[in-house]
Amino acid sequence: MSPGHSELPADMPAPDAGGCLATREILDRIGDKWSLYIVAVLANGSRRFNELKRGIDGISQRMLTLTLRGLERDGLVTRTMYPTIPPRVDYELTDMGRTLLKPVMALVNWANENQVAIAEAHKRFDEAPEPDQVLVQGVVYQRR
Amino acid sequence: MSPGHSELPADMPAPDAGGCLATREILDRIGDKWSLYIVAVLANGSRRFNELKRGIDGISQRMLTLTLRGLERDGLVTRTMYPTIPPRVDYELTDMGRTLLKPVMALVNWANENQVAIAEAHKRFDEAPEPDQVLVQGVVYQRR
DNA sequence: CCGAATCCTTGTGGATACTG
DNA sequence: CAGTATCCACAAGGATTCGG
Repeated sequence: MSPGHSELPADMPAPDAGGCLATREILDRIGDKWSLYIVAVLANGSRRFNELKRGIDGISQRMLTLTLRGLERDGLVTRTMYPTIPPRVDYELTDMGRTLLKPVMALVNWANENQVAIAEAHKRFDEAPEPDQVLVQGVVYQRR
Repeated sequence: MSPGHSELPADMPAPDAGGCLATREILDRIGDKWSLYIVAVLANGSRRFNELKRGIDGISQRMLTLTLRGLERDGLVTRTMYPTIPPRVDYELTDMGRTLLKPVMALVNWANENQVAIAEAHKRFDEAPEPDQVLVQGVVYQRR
């Protein structure tokens, strides 16, 4: 059908290979519960701590702090602190943080485009405990 | 439907919005520990269970089974069972599964391109516990 | 060969209370 | 306002054993 050419998927040979570790790290970050929401909000410009908190429904103070620290550590977000009273801290995407937006949005768009297909696949899978049948050299076998 | 221009980060307003749920699902899948390795191996063509197990370093039988079930349920992978003796089961990417490769590879490439920058950011962050100083309207404040 | 079932350890994240 | 600190619940995942 389709193997032949297309893009080489020869990346990620094993969990301990070269660029694989970096991939795992960024995947863990974008795969975690809050990072992408934060990045999405910050994509619109710099925000204060409580602006983020209000803008991201359901996030706790703790997780907002932790996730922001992680993003800052990765160099995706800058933290600017103003020791005024009351204190004020601004968070902003770095240039690198902004470049992450493109590949991430490609994935988000994929998810949107395929969400019906996925939902249908779920339905099919969940409603088919029985019809697990199989075809071997032209002969149909039924599972027992 | 989907936003025409991909640069707009106006997606993902809140964890409970429309296409957001689908996004979260697929993100959880690609963010989990093994799915992408499996997809990467299957990108080269159909594989048997133990071929996958041998090809993915460190995966347990349990997690291979569970992750394959998840991918199958999402409609990303097909499972073909041959009730021979010994039994044989082949796994293969679906067409939808193959379309996922492109956006995922974009992300993998981003990770590879930025891995040094991220490592440097880590170094900077981890080695700077003290110099926490701040600039307010042209004036530098030192933390105490 | 392919997997289900069980046990157990660990990490992630929520709730709450407290500080400067 | 912008965090820490603590406690706790739950789910992910590893190891092992059993079964068709």
